[in-house]
Amino acid sequence: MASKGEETQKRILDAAQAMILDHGYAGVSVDQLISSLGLTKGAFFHHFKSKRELARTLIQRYSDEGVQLFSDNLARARKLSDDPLQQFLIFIGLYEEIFEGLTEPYPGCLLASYVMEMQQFDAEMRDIINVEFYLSRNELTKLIEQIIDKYPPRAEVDPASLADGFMSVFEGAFILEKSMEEVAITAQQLHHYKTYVELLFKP
Amino acid sequence: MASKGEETQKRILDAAQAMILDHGYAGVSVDQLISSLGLTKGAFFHHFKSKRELARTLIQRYSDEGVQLFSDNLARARKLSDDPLQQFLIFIGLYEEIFEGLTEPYPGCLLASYVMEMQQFDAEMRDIINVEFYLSRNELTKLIEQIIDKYPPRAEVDPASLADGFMSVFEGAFILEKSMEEVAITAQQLHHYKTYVELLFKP
DNA sequence: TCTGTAACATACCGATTGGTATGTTACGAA
DNA sequence: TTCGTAACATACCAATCGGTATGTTACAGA
Repeated sequence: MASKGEETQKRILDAAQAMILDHGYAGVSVDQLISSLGLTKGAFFHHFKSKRELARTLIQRYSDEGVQLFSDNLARARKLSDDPLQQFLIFIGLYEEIFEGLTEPYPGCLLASYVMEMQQFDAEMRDIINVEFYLSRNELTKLIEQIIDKYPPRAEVDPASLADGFMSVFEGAFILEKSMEEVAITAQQLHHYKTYVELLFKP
Repeated sequence: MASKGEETQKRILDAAQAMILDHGYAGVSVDQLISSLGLTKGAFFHHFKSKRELARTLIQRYSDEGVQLFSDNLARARKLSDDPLQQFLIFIGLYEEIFEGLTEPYPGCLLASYVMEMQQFDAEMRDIINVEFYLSRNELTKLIEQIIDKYPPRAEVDPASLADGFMSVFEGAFILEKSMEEVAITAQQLHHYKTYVELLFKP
């Protein structure tokens, strides 16, 4: 069981994430954050030595979760089929399932939120932000190369940029979804990405 | 010729846009802005009655430019071919040309930047942000429907979401391009979008 | 039961924030 | 040449900012 301190720290992180996704990092003050939680400055600075450290802890947590989900879905897809093309399609489908299940617009990607204020942060945080992008590029590039070896593509295709397309689809769809306040956009764009892969490789 | 006042106002807008794309709107103070320009508070508040009005003027200008480019490119594409599919492919290609010509990462989309701090702004500004998204959806949906009528698609395709994909490609690629500091990503993702359309419809 | 420390609260700090009031100056129209 | 106004500069303001110093309290281990 989590101690009371750990629980409070999680409450702060959760509230901070929600507020940052609405107002941006610089747009959220420590005072606003703690008053929304009914806490005080003493409490906040007991758990985080600075607002920067909150930002760092928060993006680390978000990145870890994203990496974990990516790895889990890729492992699941690999177990569900031996064929690289099917693995990729299943992998995309697993994400599709998640976003089809949402009943309100995705609140936004914290990575993207930080990227929009990149100069507020140091090189270490920029590295954390890029972890998932590079992981996705590297893992999916390998998978796509396997697919190309087995299924001659119907059009000339660069594996790395097709891999980048995966994360790009999310980030782009999140922005439209949030701006236009529509639920389905991310699931739809993921579906298009899957259809594209099918058209490229399916015999 | 622009008057001295108009010139200064444009200098303020240009500097503000560059700084907001790096630090976010809330992350840029009026003091930082004017000192980077060698101006004073008096000068700034002579041209803009508040920081909010600067934000509004800036996003209006950015939106207008985007809408103009969209309309121009669509008109050019329509003049260059009578076939709806060719028009769409040329239209995408015109954007591709622009981003292939860039020598450094696109500094970011101001629309997306504002979306990340949406709660800082009022409903009027949210409408301005959405103008280009709705324009793109509406115009491209009509075009795609013409294409579907003429060329039976190789996979089931929803015209509106395929249209949304166009703006989504930009927003997603911009984020990756800025985060990973690579020049080519937007042009690459645009190329994939074009290939997808070709695979969907080309006989 | 004692005691140390984690988990907070209270009160304050200098710096920075957006904004205003009051100038000064340059310049174009009458 | 005068004169009004656009185009700035200077000096200031209350509010808010992130952060600190100094408490108080609850509780777990010895």
